Amino acid sequence: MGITIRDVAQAAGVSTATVSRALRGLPNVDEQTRLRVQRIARELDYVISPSASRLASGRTGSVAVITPHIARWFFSTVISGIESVLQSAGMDLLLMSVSNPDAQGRQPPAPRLRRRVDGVLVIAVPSSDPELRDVVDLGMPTSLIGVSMEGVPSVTIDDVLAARIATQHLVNLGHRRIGIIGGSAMTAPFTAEHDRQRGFLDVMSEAGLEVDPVLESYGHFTVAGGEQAMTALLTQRNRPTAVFAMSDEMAFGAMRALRSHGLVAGSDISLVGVDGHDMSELLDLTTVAQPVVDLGRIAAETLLAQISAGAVAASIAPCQLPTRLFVRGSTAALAR
Amino acid sequence: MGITIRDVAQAAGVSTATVSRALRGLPNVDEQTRLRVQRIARELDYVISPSASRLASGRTGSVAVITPHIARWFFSTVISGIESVLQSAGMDLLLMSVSNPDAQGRQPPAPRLRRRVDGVLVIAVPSSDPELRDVVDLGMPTSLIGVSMEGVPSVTIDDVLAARIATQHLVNLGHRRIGIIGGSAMTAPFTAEHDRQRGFLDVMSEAGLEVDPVLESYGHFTVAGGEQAMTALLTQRNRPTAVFAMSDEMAFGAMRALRSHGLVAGSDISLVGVDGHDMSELLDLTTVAQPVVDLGRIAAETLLAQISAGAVAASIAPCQLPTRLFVRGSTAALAR
DNA sequence: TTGTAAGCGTTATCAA
DNA sequence: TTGATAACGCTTACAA
Repeated sequence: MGITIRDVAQAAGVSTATVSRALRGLPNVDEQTRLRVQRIARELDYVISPSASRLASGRTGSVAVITPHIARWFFSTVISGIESVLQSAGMDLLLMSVSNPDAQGRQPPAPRLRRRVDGVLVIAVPSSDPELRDVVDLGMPTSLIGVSMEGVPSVTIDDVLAARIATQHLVNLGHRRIGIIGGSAMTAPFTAEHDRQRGFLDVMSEAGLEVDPVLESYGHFTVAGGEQAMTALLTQRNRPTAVFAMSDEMAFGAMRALRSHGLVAGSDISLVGVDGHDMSELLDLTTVAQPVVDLGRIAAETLLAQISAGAVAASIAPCQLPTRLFVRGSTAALAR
Repeated sequence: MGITIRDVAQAAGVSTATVSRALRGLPNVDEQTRLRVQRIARELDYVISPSASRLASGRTGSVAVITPHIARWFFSTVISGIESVLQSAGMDLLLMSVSNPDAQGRQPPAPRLRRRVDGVLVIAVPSSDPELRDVVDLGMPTSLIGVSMEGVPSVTIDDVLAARIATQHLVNLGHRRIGIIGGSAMTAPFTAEHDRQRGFLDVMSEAGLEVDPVLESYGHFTVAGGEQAMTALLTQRNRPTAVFAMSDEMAFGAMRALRSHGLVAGSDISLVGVDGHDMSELLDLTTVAQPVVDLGRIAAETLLAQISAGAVAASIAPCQLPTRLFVRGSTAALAR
């Protein structure tokens, strides 16, 4: 019921070995022969059986992408960058979400990877997550995106710097009473969250500014979390004049909180985010943007390099991409 | 370098056939034997080779998801619904984008599918697209999402109805001079775009309202397209009092256009969208929401049913999911 | 440059 | 209930 390599070989009057070589573009095949084989393969509408090829060669021709979220902007944008590279390379992309560990029918990622893919890309899984450890310990080519880990190639931005830029922007505008809203008070080290908190605190202390504990507000790394965190700040008797949101999505939520208090970002309270989310321009949010598509693209390229080198390259230096401040209407000089 | 089924068989003192049966949970295996085999497999850290299994069984255990976009909200949200179902079913999800036909390293989808997956899910590819035709003609289990096609199972909303609901809402608010902004003037039939346009025109004519040609504005199905289209409407001397945007993203763009003209959605011009985009609540946009995650989930379940039935089920009736109007601040009664 | 043939690790048929 | 064993369709030494 399916044309096999034998049918092609027979029709072309050569051996299956020659067909295999000819179709894969290996050297040591007469150009005439190759052309004939290619033509006949096309005529017969021959399609190679990936399973057979994989079994015989030991290569799977696939890469797994492991991500905690599929539908969130950052993650889907990274994935689109990855996909474009993998498609060009003729590699299959296996998408695996690792969302909540207690989800229905949920499987730990590591066992699902073995013998199934040639390499793994992991998007923003905290390096302290034991499941990430398990994946890395598989010993196959791996690249991390948005997190870094000793000995594993990674593509990130400098999150400390990104937060510094954002915070410094507020300081430069004359703000002194500056709040921060983030996902959680106790952040795991080597995560974007942790580093962004660090950058904020660094700039504040360098500027000789105190961080009022009541102006540190943490919820979830989501729109709703940002709204909640900002609401908490606004119910203080002594409100901040500016707020650093650790992500654009949190900033969006913060904007809503402002609005429901009759306030406007920019004129009443300055607000800056990090990410360069699609919607930040629309919402007129000042943000420190990261090159999200490139994050995915470069990680994929790094991974392909490891795969074709046939080695887990602990030698590949972590790659940090630049960020850029976009000043918009949500930040303004402190009225004095 | 890898434990095979033979190692397990040897250690358990049974044949490879028994191991295979025991591990796959087939009947006709003594419970004692099964337990012993399972234990030993675990002890040896045995992992089945998918390629070998696929080659021998003829099943790939994978499903391809074909999508024109990965990072856009609608598509990534559908994909997340699909993923949760496939993960529970233990199926691999192969992600393939079919973006612009002249992209770098771009491959047509159909050839990439053959012998590689057990079924295909296609998200919102116009039914007139020849590449979709090719995919369907592969004759493998297929489910369509967001589009319908004669003889192919599909999961959609009633786009005509969705547009009707949105438009009727504007009419009920007293608006009579109503504009529409969409992706293109000449829409392919059986697409969401086409049907939404239809629903709008139907309600308008039923309400005895004329659609002023200058109030039909088309650009791209994006934020930028919406902005552009709304800008065109605003430069008319006789502006509309309300506008139906064929998608929330276009409505977002429209909101920006309003803002840059010093206008506000709701108080100056009413604006309604379709989709129920994540950000619609944040932007206070009235919209007709569709259950996007369910679209993906149900399509995946339909597909799995086809696959296990071992047949291309032309018998599966197209499934239409309900929509729901969320009235927010972007629409208001016409001031008289 | 080409052919021969031995795997690759399962599954499935048929006997026992 | 279990075991032999022949596929499954390709890749890859090795030989010619």
